[in-house]
Amino acid sequence: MIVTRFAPSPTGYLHIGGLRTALLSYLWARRNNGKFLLRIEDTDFSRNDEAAALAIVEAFKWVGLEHDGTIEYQSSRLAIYQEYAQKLLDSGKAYKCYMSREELDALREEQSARKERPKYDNRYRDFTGTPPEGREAVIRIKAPLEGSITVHDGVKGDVVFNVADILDDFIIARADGTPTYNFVVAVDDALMGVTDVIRGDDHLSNTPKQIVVYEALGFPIPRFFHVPMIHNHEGKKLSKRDGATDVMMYKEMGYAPEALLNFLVRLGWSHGDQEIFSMAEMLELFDPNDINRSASVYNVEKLDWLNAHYIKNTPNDKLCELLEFHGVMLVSHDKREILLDALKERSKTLVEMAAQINEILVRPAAFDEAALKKGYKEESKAILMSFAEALKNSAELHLPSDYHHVMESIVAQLEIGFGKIGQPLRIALMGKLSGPGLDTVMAIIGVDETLARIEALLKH
RNA sequence: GGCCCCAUCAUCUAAUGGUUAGGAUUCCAGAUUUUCAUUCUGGCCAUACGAGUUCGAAUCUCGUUGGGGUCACCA
Repeated sequence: MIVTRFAPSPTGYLHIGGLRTALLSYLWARRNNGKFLLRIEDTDFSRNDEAAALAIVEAFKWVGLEHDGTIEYQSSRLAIYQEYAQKLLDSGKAYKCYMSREELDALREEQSARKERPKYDNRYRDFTGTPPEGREAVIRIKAPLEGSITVHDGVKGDVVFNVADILDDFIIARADGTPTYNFVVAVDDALMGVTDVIRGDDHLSNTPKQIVVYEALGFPIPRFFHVPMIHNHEGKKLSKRDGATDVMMYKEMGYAPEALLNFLVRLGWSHGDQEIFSMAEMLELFDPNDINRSASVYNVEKLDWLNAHYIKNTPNDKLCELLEFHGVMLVSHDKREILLDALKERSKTLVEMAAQINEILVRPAAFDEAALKKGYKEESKAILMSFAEALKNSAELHLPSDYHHVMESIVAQLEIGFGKIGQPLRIALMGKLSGPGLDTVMAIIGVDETLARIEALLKH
């Protein structure tokens, strides 16, 4: 059985990069009828945040990811870590170190001055004497002193680390007894039965340390997949100052979760020339062994294109539901189908769509100056008046085509081009020179409102 | 700086050692549209550099350059 996990630290929200690794872990687990677990890495109490886990679950819910089992909080597993640290102590694979922070700092400074790599000097590794008075010990694990550690990575291949270059007897429990990251990650992943660790490649250099823990405890080592980072336009790791990194902001901005997931799954992974992936297709096709080795740049244009695609292909009922979040209530609107059909083709986001709906439904408060200059001439008034007359004399105007016929008749009657009536009418209806088809707009707002808007322009 | 990773159009990516290096997004042009958008058609644009292996290299090897990550009693 394949067991994957998502293990964020509680930062208060779900990061877009986090969502990607969560998605990939989720896909791989589900594809194999395995389990996808969620664990909150909150061993650092100084930044613990209860609401953070909730924020992650909320974001998961929005995009449709679901974890299995209960959420594990590392802060509530302290006894477990203590137990395993004690096991290592008992078996002589770890030891207490009484070195003070000041001594450690001094050692590091000294080493740096000598242009050496700062590392612990193993002074308490084989210590048997009496410990110094009044000093709380940290627990250090005995790391190998020589040789190499190879990470077998499904994305990067075999990565070999020379022990002398990167390791020392690192701390697994602080002086206050709380465990440290590399220790708890390994313990938890092992205890939770995680078989496939899919995470950002910023963790690659931590992996040898975790392997040391796995081996000391006799746990089987999982498969690793270190997926490349998402970069910003400067080529750096995506961070808060790049704008939208909180997943829930995408909801605010009017993105469909399907579009966001589709976008993320294509970053560093592909299946031939296919661009559009439904959740079902991702589930069927995704394999972490196919992930690219190189980092990718986060570009919004493609996300916008995908989002537009999903909006176009969303049924109107569903669209109606989604638009409520953006303040648009259409359930009882009798021309709702015409309205949505017209606008879903022209919106990149739901926010845009909501704005466009309001532009149609709400009478223009003002007329765009440039538009008036360009499209509202002296002759326009007479044309608009004729059109208004024709509307009043027409019965049973419902569909866009009904209005279109009226426009055609006026154009023929006055022997003018469509633009002669189109431009002023557009200004009257929308207050500007762009927008959906005029016949559609009129069908949506109805004859009375159309006449009122023409009237308003003529009085302007 | 040490260690590790990475390198195909601007961007996301495809290409059993043999393709006119393909697709998508962006951009540009044309068509459709009363307008804008959509849609359709077309166009511009890439194997970082240098050696080597090979009949043949984007692909394998080495080097150079460039970029990124990581080096805590943070996670």
